[in-house]
Amino acid sequence: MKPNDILQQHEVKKTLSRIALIKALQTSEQPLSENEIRDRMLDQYDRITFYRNVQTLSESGILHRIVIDNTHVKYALNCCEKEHHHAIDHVHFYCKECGKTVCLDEVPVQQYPLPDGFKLDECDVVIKGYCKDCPGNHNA
Amino acid sequence: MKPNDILQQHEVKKTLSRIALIKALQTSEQPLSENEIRDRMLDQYDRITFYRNVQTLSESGILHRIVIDNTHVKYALNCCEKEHHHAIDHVHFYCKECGKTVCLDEVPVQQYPLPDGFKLDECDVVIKGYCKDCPGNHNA
DNA sequence: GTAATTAATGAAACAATGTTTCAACTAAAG
DNA sequence: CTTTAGTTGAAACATTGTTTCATTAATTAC
Repeated sequence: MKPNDILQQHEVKKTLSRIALIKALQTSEQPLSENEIRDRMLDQYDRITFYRNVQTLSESGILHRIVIDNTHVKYALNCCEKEHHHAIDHVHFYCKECGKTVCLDEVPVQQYPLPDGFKLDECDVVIKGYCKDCPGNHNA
Repeated sequence: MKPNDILQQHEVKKTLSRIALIKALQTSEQPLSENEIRDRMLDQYDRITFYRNVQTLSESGILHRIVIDNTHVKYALNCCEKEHHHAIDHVHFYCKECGKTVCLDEVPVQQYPLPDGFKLDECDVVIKGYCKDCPGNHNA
């Protein structure tokens, strides 16, 4: 799907930086870090605009943030019209060696029981380990 | 259990700042943020030492870090001799209104299936919502 | 297509969280 | 009580993210 159409469909302004951001994410199968996005946006990249667009576009359901831990955050387009504003709907895998992050779309999140009176809003599941290409796989 | 004994049992040096850190965490039923710990440590608190002790004491299995998101991190003593170096073994609940964090020790974490060749190391589950004391509970 | 309106941009400055280096110090062991 | 090895705290830095404000670009009306 073209960046232009995505933006129009979600009723946010079509600006050059947003189109460049979406294009950058479309060049990858996997979620990308800010640095990886910056490298793909070249001179279209501005840090402040990036953060603002991440906020706007995630609120409108175009992309979502994946918090691996307090120092690693990834960004990914919402696949296939599923409008997950946060990373509610699927499990994420993070390779501790190469940093590759995978959305495990097909894996449903368990319904965890909460104490009485508590209300669920979202549930983030991050699995950390080693992907099949990484040697860390053989060490432990 | 006394801070001194905890440190001895895990074979790390008994220093004033470590004892103060453990004492601070023992004053609370729930995991605490750095600021909450600082307030409890008073003049025994030093930022750099704090971060170093968090690292040392979590490696030795005395406490663990709970990453709520990229801007909210909590710290908690490992309860009952369970030596979870990371927050592997239990689910955490975070109240989006008051920030209260609860370790749901009794809740087992589902074994999520991974793609072929991928290896699990840890699985972090953070449930966000509203605790029973918070009005956000009634808004949504 | 042009003017008016509204929202987005980018610069500067800031805030929070965490790390590194290095000299001074303290805990544990002999 | 002395030695040794690990710990501390100061200074400086790195990363991620936010706020304000003037400028600029995108949409709407004409």
